[in-house]
Amino acid sequence: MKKMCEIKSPLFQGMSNSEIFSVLQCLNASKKNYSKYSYIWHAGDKADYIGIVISGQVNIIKEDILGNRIIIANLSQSQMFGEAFSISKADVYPVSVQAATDSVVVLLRSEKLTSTCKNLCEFHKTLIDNMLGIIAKKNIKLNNRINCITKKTTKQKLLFYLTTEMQINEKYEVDIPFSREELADYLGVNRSALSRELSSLKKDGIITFNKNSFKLADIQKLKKIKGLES
Amino acid sequence: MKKMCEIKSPLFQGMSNSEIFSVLQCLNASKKNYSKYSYIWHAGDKADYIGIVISGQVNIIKEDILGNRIIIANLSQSQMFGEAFSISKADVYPVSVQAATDSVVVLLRSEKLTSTCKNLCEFHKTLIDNMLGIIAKKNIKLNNRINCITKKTTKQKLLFYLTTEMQINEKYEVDIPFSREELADYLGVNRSALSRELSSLKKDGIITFNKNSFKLADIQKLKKIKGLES
DNA sequence: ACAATTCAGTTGCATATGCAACGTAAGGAG
DNA sequence: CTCCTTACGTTGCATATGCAACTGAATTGT
Repeated sequence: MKKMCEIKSPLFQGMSNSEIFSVLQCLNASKKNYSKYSYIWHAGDKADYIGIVISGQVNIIKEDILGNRIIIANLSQSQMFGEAFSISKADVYPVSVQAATDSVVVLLRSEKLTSTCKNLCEFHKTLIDNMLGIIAKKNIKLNNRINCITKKTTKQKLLFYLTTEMQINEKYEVDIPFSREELADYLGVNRSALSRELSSLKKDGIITFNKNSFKLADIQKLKKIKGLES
Repeated sequence: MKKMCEIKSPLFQGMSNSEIFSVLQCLNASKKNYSKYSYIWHAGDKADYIGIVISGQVNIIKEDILGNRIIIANLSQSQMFGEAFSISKADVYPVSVQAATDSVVVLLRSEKLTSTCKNLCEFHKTLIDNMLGIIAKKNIKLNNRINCITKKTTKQKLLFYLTTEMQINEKYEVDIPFSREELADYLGVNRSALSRELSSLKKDGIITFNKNSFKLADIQKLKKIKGLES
């Protein structure tokens, strides 16, 4: 249990190790080992837990109407899963979670999160506050991604993504946290098609890039590209 | 103020009108009228408020790097806006909110939501609980949409959407809450292209539909369609 | 240093899809 | 009833893009 205080998670932001220790007890936290391919939970199980990946990787898996397994997401260290279902009081999980590699996971009982704890634990409020912040931030991220993906062409998706990030940066530059393949996945396009558009934009003098650093080279030229407006 | 208790919002679920009244006071709620085209707030304003649409419609508007106005969303009665930003403690709103029609909006001070109120208001906890639930549900919805949109072809997007809804229904049928145009928007495809695929699926005997009621006609045939698995 | 592996750009090809224009049916207003 | 509008399906066309296969560069392991 002591060791669990070293959990890296924004859920425990603003808490000391001893505070985390006390909160973990309130939440009936349990640290568990899962071997590759074993299940943390199955779709249809009662949605009581929130998971945090300590090490390894886990897959969120949906089983479709035909029984095909669809990997919806792949999570790694310090990422949280299941919280949207257990917090929104879905009675059962609609998805399964499976260890993609040998993994260590901490499970928290979600009912304890929203109910005031008997120990009058001081940090419970911080916890709920953190949870609210995490889910709200995730919300913003999902919205941002949807706004990119729903642009019509690959070029528009790409430019919308890059320029939005630049706006956040308040510079005509941005370093992206993605490899080309990851960026393609994020934007929902084919990797080579993305490469094609990147090259085209560079050739046309609209952007420059080196590795993961991108710069807007010519705003006038950017203006001539249709479809960024809506 | 009395009238405000009639606000329809899941935020106040499980509260009586008088409880809502007391909570609204805690949150410094104010009901405001906005004429068409006037702004509820501008991008860059301090992110202090959560809005709820009482009547009319409001647009969430992003100004891109070139100064183009992009309508990100259009909200109508009982929908909430701004909560993701103010709750995640973004210091300023990254988007503007403008009245699309003459509108009535209630604004709540978000800091009051997370801080315990001086009046030791009994319902504050319910409020936070509701807010957690709302944001978590929104999260699930956004994820579901992303899972549809990121399928490669229009047919795959459509079938993924329909069959997932059918799974939720636990029937091989579903009534969708969208017109064809709205469904196309939801899936991020062109309306006529969507119509084309619908007709093709009907012709091939895979689905049947009448207005907004869809049925899965032949599971065996469905299995032959590639790309649903991942 | 060398081989092996990963990552990113390039290109030809087939095709899915956006777009525009049109047809039809249903519903509402006068 | 007729006119008008809205919603949806249809189709031809141009083109954007997924896909596969290949290349060179960069990185890693031995």
